[in-house]
Amino acid sequence: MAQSAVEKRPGARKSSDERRDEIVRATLRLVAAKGFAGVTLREVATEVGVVHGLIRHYFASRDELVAAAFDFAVTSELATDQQQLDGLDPIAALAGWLAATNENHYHVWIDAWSEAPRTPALAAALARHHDDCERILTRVIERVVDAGLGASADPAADSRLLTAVADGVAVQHHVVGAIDVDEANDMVFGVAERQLGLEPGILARANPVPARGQWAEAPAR
Amino acid sequence: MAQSAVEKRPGARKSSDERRDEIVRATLRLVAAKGFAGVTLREVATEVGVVHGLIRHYFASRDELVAAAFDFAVTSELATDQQQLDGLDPIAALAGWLAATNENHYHVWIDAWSEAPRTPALAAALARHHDDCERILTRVIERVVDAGLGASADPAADSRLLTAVADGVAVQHHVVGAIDVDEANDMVFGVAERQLGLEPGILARANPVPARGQWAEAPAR
DNA sequence: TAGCTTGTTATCCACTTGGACAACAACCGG
DNA sequence: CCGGTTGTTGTCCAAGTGGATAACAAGCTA
Repeated sequence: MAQSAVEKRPGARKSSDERRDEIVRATLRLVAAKGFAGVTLREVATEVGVVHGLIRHYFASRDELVAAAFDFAVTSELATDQQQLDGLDPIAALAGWLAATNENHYHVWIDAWSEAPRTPALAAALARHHDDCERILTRVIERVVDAGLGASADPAADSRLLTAVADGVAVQHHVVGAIDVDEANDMVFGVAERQLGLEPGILARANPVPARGQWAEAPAR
Repeated sequence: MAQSAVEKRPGARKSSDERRDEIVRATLRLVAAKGFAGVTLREVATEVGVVHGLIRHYFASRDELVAAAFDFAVTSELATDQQQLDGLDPIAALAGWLAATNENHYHVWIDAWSEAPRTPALAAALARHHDDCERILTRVIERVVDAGLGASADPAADSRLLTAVADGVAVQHHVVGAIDVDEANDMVFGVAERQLGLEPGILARANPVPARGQWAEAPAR
């Protein structure tokens, strides 16, 4: 009669919020692996360990589920990131923000780019997130300038530029496999140092821990 | 009895090569609109104006069709580009290569990035294409250096860097909509000029015509 | 013109998908 | 302990998918 600590008896219930969160996280995991268009209600259900009808109980439609998953990714990313950066000196913050992130993280983003033109809700969320990221990076650049460590004629424009470089480098690293993680960081750091007039090599020496994408567990290996 | 110039009578046949090409181009058009995973044999058939069984007559499977479509995009892109660049002076060639391309072109590429991790054949084609692009741009950079107009310690590395910048900027322009086409070009040209020690503004003044993506018709508007 | 090749059509099939729904069972307030 | 709320299941459905196949018809060659 002794049942295992992890109860499996039929009918065992979880609180609404708990289950919702579980479903969203599972969805996001599958999105990273199969893309927004590739996730299936049944796959999500299997991943969570429930019947696919239950997903419908929490989300009125597949679209709503996917939107919730992306929203979760965006929100939780910015929440942790902002907090993390505030505790660092400007150079470490800049290096952390620009450092290459893990694979799952970027797979979700690249998939979002690919899906956005067909999914207005996703495009809107993406644009919002992009603005938030630009704001955060702009603030970091301003801190660097204020500390007298570098210069920027237009911090917001430099923020957009560095974001573009980081994204493009991430594609070459994660998707094409043309460069490894060290080269990726070198490229981004190099542009940032030249653009902001920083001492060459200062960003790499900051020995950065990636500040973005903490919600995505490291890839399976 | 007079039939229109464009024959529509049942059973009218096209040559094998002609039809194949027609199908591949239609597929590519749909890929730009719906992504690699989103194209359906029936949609392709409708776009071409035939029955979906006919697609199977030319391509053994959906995967084979999609692979052929991507292969066509890659091949025809490089064929026209290489030719076009050889006729230009180094600065114009560099500017043309880096200039923002049309939307359809980049949608296909972004979709390929998103699909590559799940589709080995696509990943391989993408990597090959990336190498070819790197080689072409490297050669252009070398021509710039040889002409005494700029400097590069490592033309191949600079080629990878500029490719990354162009890709990242394209995402911000086409997907996020955060910048317009002029800003996009300014950002890429600016990095290129600084990286290669060119006279500032020389690339924009080259009044470049985009050298890439000629296979994709301009977006519908 | 006869006959073969092959481009083309029209159906059929097994399967998966998102969604709907009724029955069940755990929890909670009375 | 009772009754309603709600998390959960199992099952059904229509629509759409990729693929298979047989019949048809256009064009070529003999």
